[in-house]
Amino acid sequence: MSLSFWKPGTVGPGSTLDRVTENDSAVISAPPQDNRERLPIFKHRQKLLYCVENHGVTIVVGQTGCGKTTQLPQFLYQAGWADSGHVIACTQPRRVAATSVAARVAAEIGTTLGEEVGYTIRFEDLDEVHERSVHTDLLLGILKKIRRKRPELRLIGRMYPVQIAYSDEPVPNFVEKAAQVAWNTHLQGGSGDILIFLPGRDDIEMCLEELVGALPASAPRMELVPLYAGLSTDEQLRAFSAPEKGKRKVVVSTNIAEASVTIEGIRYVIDCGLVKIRVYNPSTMISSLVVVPASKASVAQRAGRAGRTSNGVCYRLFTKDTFDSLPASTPPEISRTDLTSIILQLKALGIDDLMKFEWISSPPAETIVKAYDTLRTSGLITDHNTLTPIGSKIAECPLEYNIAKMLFASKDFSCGEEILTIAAMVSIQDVFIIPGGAPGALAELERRKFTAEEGVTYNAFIRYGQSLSWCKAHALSFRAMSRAVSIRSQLKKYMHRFELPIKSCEGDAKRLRQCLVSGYWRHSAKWQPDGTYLSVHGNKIMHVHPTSVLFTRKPKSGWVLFHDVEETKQLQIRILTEIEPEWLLDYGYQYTLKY
DNA sequence: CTCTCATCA
Repeated sequence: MSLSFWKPGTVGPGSTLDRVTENDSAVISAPPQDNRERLPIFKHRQKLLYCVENHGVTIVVGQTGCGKTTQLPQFLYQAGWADSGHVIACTQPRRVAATSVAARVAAEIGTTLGEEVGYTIRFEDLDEVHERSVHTDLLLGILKKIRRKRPELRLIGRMYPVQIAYSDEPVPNFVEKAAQVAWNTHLQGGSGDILIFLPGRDDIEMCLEELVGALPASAPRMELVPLYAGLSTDEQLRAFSAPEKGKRKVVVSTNIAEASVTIEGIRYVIDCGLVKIRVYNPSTMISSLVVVPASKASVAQRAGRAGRTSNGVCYRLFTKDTFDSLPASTPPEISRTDLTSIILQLKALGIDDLMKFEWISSPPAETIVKAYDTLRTSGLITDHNTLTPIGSKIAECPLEYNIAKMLFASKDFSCGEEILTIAAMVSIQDVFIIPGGAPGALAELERRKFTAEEGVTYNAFIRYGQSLSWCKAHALSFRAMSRAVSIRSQLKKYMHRFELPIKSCEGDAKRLRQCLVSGYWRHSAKWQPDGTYLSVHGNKIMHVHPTSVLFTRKPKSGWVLFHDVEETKQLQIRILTEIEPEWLLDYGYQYTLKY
């Protein structure tokens, strides 16, 4: 998250900019005398901003373009909130937003960017804090430490009415039912496109098949479009372009269409009422992807997608009783994730007693205990839970702790060059684009060419001039690869800062793999004759993810390291490297403690 | 035989 701010000062005391919610709604804590209902505080371009007092926090609401972000800070500035050394701060979720907002406000008040108005990026944010990310929770927790307030989320925006229709009975087969409802809606005529919400890619493809099967040649035509994050940019854009004349667009989507993007022209929403989320189990230290009932907030948001341009209809494929039983909101990410790196960062900020830290929602105690254990066995904190020297260094590195440790260990193995590349490559996700259908098999072959050795894909991308067409030809994501290049150059700066040599192992893969053991010794597994692996920690049966080169091959030594594990239908391990088992003793637990 | 969705340094 990023921050734009007005010098000098902060908002406060007695008037702290506390929180901004989803889609641009600002939340500001203000002096108690503002304790009035819906007090219009400002008018900009014919649109009003309102203040709503709630639990001692003033929430500023208003529709898109009303000036919450650009006008309100100026208003507060004029009202003297930035007097006597205080700053008015405004957070943005992306750096482009932070820089452009700061530039615009600077221009509006007629000053040079960097004087009264400036911006900063990283870790000190406040205005647009999007719904319940880990950083939102941390930020709010830190704010709470300063001011004992409890904000509550409010959302207001321009909407057309959406009629909600519930199913009379529970729907056992939601994919089939979604296709049916879409088809019936389509046949009823009338204008407007259809948006279907399903939990995952599999469901989406099945639903599309159902619809294709239902299409008689003579029927009014539909344009069927899938939408999920795994698609390439071009494929995703199809969902946003207007359908061919005389056709109705049917977008079948994951949660990607729920909040982050808006599709114009949608008049009908079909909601299965389910969502796929990641859940972390601290006792096994494994994350799972599970389908769970969506929250009330979530299904409301989905329904709202039908009312962006005109009156709409939302068909819910669940009963009213089911709706009533839904949780108000999805459990926040902070309660569903591994906290090892987060706790390391908090320690570096001087926040030591995590059991007493005022979380907005407390993560499970076991997750915290487990994170401490991991930090201890990694040599990042002492037995008294204080940072070790290496711990404080690694806390500064924007990396998973095991990868960061590997960067430090690369000194011993003279392979800094290669480790940098590996660190960058494993830090990105969705490197490979997996198209469905016939081109899929070809793409599969193409990308296996590039995963044979660590860093091969990366080096080839550089060699071919970081070209978009090269990526397309090899089923690689240009976005992801470009990000890897930028991450690598960032990490290189950290290597310099910590005076770590950037040497190449000159093709000595053995040394490189030994270095990998120093970071990843926890993630080792032994090959079994049926092609699965047995994890050393936890003795669990694990399946190789089909994108791995070792998917069908047995490693000669019978032992591997894996980058990560995730439970879907079964435990899947990804990004594998063959190792010799004795290295686990030589370069594992004891070895890394010496740092 | 596979992937909910976002971020950042």
